[in-house]
Amino acid sequence: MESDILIPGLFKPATLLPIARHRQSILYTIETTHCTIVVGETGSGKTTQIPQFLDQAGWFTDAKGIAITQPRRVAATSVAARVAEEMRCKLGDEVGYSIRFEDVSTSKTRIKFLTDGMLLREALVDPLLSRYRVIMVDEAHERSLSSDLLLGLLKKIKKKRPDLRIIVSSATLEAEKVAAFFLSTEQGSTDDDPNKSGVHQCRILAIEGRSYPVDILYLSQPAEDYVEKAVETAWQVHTHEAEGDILIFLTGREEIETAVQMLSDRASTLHSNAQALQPLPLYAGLTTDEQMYVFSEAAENTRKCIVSTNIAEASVTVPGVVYVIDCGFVKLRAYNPATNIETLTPCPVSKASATQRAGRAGRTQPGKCFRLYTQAAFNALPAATPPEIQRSNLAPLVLQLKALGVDHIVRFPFLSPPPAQLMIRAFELLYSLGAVDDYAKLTSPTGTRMAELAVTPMMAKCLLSSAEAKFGCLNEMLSIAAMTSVQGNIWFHHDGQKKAMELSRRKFAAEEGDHLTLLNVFQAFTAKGKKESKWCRDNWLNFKSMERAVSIRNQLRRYLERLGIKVEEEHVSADRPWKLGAKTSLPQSPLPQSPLPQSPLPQSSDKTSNILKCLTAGFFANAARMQPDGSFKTVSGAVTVFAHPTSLMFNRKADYAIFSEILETSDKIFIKDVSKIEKSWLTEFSNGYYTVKG
DNA sequence: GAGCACTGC
Repeated sequence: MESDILIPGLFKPATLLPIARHRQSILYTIETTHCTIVVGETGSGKTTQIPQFLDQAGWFTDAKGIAITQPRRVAATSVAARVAEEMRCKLGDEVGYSIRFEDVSTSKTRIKFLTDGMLLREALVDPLLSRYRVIMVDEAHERSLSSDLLLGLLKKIKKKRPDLRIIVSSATLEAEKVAAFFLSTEQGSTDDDPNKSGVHQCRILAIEGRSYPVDILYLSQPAEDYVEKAVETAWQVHTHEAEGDILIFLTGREEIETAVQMLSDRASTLHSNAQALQPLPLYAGLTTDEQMYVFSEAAENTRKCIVSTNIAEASVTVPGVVYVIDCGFVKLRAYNPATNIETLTPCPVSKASATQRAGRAGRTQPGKCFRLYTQAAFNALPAATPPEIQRSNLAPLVLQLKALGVDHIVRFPFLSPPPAQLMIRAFELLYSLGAVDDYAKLTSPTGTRMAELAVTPMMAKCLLSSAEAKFGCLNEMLSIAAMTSVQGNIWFHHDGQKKAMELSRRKFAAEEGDHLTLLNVFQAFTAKGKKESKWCRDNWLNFKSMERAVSIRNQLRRYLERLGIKVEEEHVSADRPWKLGAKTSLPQSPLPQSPLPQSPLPQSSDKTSNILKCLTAGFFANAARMQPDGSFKTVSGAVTVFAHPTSLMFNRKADYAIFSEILETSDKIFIKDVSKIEKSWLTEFSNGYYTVKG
């Protein structure tokens, strides 16, 4: 796929791409069609070439340019770099990109790559996206929340902007659906008679790809244990098949580490002059550096075997893969509106996924794909993975739609309408947070402000509340919001260093729970750590995550200031963080004494409880009570849940607590970011969500 | 004493 990580050596000269000979027909179709759906297989060059064709044909006029959205940040930056190189211009001039925290474009930029989320944000201030003459939504078949939202929005904008040209790039399977979507009107007509000016509503354009054939092999009997079967299959490939790296798809970290271990054990039995086998894990939880190993050249006479999650299906392209081994499963996140709990469960992949995985073997030469399931099982797979919009908590989406001026959400053109139950839950939550009123209208200023902030609705509510006099903890809440928004691990350790990391973490531990601990970490990083990577290493912290927290905090502060909420920065002394509960929080096990800060500052306990009260004002719906055995019971549903092992509350005593996330994985439900609160706060700060029983 | 697919503003 064009959007993958940039590997300069693999560039194909543009004139050799299959798309080159379709140039005229592509330009003609786009000129005479409001919405063109491009079905382009891997390696067709649609992402890099179509924008250049349009630019050369003079589509950039009146300072209106071409926007191409990508589902991921790396895709937007790397494709922009490649197009700039092909056009021999400086990145950021004629060709640029715009992603969160990085705008490498000017008003003169003619071709701009952006993440779909970024274009949605632009729509908040420019509802008709009037800065663009052409908008191309790439990889629309992935059906992410934001690309689905964008397609609905573009369908609405199209009515008011006859000059706008929409291009949707999609895999075969979804093309007809997208075409029907853009053709249909409220009356249900799906005709495509060109209008008076001879412009069609919607047409599909197919461009052949450029990948090599991949032989698909199935099992004759289902595998009992696909991890074992994967290892065995990889071993067969290594000992019997020709040159070429192996890519194994499994579902998660635990399986991957098991498989890597099994492969290492087997590889060590190889004869010293036989070709070696090097297993390499790949999953998002690894640091960027650790992920880079899969791109490095293998040692002499060594075959690489990458053992990966779904990340290698579309997000990361590993070069040199000739053999793919597909276990046939993927972990999918789904939100259950009945329980308000998200689940993360292994599910059979879709046919589209299986095809995409197999295609990873045919990028540089003909390949083979070993499916660890029977052909009958493949035939029974669903055609496509259900789109995110049908399995997510929709509160953020509803808030965003309202802020975009979509009042009647039921009438919004959804490519796949979300189940009513998801919508009802979303409105319930937004209503309880005060973001929408009795008529489901966005409230002002609370609702409109919440929509502006790039955090979850619950955290947005905390941020806005923290500026109120009764809480007075905006500074602290900004840091907490930033720390909880960082994806990826805050803490970082290599194998066998867990003990040391846990010990180090206790230095920052706050008796009150995870939120204040994160605040301690952030304050220490900005004050004492002087933002140094060495300080992070010494304290087992992930430097990149901490830098990201700083960026997020700065951006949230700018948003708040734009909303007229002043943020007065206080000087924070790292020598005396204002509250550390370490004295009482250390477990009784014998531990080496670490230098712990002494008594907290006098005013700290007021501040501490204000922060916790303020967190309650946003997260009251996520409340739980600790049971004698250390597990929790949720207040609203009386469901038994457990503090996630990364939480400090994993082994602490508490009565009531709030949490920021709840996730069910294999029989157990975990809560993350857990902090102690008092029961009375739940009625005091929940805006009527809880009432006292008579 | 023990764990979490992947993204985005």
